[in-house]
Amino acid sequence: MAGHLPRFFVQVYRLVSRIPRGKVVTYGQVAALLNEPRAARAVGTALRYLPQPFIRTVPWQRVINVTGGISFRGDVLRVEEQRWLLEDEGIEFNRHGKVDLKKYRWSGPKQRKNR
DNA sequence: GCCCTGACTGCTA
DNA sequence: TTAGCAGCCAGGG
Repeated sequence: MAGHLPRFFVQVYRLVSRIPRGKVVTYGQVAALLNEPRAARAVGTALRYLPQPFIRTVPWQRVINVTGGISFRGDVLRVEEQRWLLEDEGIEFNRHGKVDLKKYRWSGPKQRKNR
């Protein structure tokens, strides 16, 4: 898969790939699941550098910030695209453009077969 | 190897 | 309840 991507990036992509359709997780949650609770920003970095070919296998749109909002900075088009993709999966946004994490948050892999 | 930037967070005021 | 701000981790120049 990933040719020479940093290990952390690969771990992020692998975990995000497991997020089920219709569910979301936060950057901090992804980091915590990778045993790096302080690496939320690094998770954002990893997704930002998501290789084109991976866009089809890694549901990057299911990763949002801890406030339930979409985090692109200065890229309104991407924000709209992410929202569209999530709504297409059945996820609802409130009038403030936020997702109800209590309702859509994924608990994480319950069984880790391959780490 | 140093410094800046960023798809983040939690704590203060 | 909202607005700031200082840590944190990894890349890029």
